[in-house]
Amino acid sequence: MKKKLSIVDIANSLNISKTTVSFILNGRAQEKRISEELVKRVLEYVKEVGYKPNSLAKSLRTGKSNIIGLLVQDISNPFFAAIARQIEDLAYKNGYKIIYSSTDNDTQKTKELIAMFRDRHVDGYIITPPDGIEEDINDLIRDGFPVVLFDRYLPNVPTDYVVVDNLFSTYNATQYLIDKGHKNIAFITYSSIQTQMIERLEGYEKAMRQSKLKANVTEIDFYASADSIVELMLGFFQKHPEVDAILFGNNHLCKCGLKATRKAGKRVPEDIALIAFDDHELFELYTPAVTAISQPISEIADNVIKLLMERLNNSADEQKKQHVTLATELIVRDSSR
Amino acid sequence: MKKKLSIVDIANSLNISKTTVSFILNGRAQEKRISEELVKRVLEYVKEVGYKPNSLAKSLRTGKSNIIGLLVQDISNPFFAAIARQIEDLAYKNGYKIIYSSTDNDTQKTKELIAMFRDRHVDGYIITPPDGIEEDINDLIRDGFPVVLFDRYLPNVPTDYVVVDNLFSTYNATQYLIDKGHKNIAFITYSSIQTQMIERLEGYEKAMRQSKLKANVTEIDFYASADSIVELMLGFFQKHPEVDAILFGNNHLCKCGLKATRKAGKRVPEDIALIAFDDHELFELYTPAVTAISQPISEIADNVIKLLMERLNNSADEQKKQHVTLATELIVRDSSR
DNA sequence: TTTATCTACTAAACCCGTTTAGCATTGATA
DNA sequence: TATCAATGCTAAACGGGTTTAGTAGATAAA
Repeated sequence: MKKKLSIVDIANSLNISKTTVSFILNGRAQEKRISEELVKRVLEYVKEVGYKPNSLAKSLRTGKSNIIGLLVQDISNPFFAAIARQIEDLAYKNGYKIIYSSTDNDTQKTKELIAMFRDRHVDGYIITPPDGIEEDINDLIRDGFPVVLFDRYLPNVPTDYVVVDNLFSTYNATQYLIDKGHKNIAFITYSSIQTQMIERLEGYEKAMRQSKLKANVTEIDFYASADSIVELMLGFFQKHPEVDAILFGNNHLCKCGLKATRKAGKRVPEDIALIAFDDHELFELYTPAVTAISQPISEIADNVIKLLMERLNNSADEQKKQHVTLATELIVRDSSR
Repeated sequence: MKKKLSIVDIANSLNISKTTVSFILNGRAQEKRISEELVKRVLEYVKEVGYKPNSLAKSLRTGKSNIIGLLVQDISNPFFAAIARQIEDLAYKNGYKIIYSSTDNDTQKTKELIAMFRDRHVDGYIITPPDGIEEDINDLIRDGFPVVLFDRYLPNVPTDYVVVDNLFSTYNATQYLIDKGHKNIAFITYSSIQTQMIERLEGYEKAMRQSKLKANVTEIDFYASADSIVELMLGFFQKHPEVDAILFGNNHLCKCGLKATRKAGKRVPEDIALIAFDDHELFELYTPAVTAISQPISEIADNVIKLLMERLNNSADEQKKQHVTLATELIVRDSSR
């Protein structure tokens, strides 16, 4: 292994001080009145020998790592994978690398991950926060780290976030089902105090209330296995034969719902109409194709990075936090016609 | 922001030298004959004030970053997302963090990413290598970095890798179709010189040859869009009405194949049987459910991490590279009955 | 002629750990 | 009583950059 060159090697080879080399490489030559001739000589030599500054040493001194910590709920969920993918691309374009991890919605794990990220001196944080993490995130903010939340937010945490209009999305989807003549519309969701889930519930309830229909809400434990969710839904069908449409709180629940309707021998949409929150490749290909509330993945990623970059460049007002709410799209397919 | 404590602060508070603190915190107290009483005092104080060593400074001095660079083809592909997820978990359990990125099978991008990882001083690399990256990876190996490849390998690169038995997998799947009485079995794959794709082709050809059946192979450009692949397949159906079964080279091609059969009005499996390489949630839920060659995701991740950890701990024979080949499972579903 | 200012650089401190080399002190051995 | 080893700890160097404070020499202003 050929030994890596250091800035001292460069300085010695050119018989100048390493300070000068550092200034030149950091574009501070003019400011520091280094002659153009020397600047040229140094840059040429550096290029010739392929010298690259040690980024650890740089980080140690400057306190900046050019790394962004990304905490998503679950990288193997296609929705989060797609967003992570976009965020990654955009971050690289802005000269930042990503360290990522999945929280599993596990508060303790998330606490440890945040501690690990701090330890690694990441410059900024992008997080889909689980419950109970308010304090840790407030600590980050208090200590001056840029934090952008997405998918959901924390009411008591003053920071930037990017979410979608969950309330209107489910309101609109429910209203669509009502307009189609459905009367017994159920909402199956996770039992969760996270903002996005609460708003989805509220949107559904609002539409039902406005049409004087009786709401029918089932809340499922977040940590329930897919199999047990299917069982639960089969029981639901038995108990509620009158239900003629279901709105699901997220894509995973809808997937379980598809298995359950199939097992129960229910015809979709003749016996029961279905709508999912979050679109998914599966929903497009499934027979019948499943109507879904589609979130604008690219826009979410764009806005997350934009907000974070503004903070990192200090171009955003320190006090004023930005809250971006994006629209979703109801993609109507066969499961609700 | 409360100032972060440094090792000097700890040493001063306890009126001892920072060397002693360092030895104690790194578990070298016995070796360095630090008295048990002092060890206890230091550990208690450190815990009390919550001191955490600056990992950058540590990395700078020791040359170890405790970061693993993970390069997958595409993190938004469920197969890679699932493996990345497992690798991440296992890496954390071993005290390592992951920096990841998607290569898009793009050689230039991958070169840049490897350079970036080197710059970040990652301790080891896990890579699904694209074509043309042999030299860069050989450089890594020459310079002493542990590198583990997976999903495919590079014949001219002497390093550890974890793959599945691609040849047997497609041989077996093809044989299964032959046993079912199919005579005109097509193989639709990507045009690729990557080992996994070549072996999948060979397995198919071997089975066809053994049964004296005529092979029918279509190679599709890797960068073709989903829509154009569907178009291409529709053309294929027109040109080859005799084909009564298709084996797909990967999950994405099969997804396109499902769209195409549907558009062409072909009944599955009556008109045409289908088998995918890589299982996928969709294949289980699709009507009819799709037969798939399932890769052992957990085992792949386990083995990748195991090999890498052996290298990182120097417990592996420097010269002898390990090649792990895992079995797949043919999950028979309705699409091929 | 003296003082001030500018130009073109540089020495040394600093970031925060780890590691090397070594120094008192005590007890044991010759 | 001199020599040696073990004990318990530490000063200083090091890793590789950035930043602060400053210097020597040339020119301009008073």
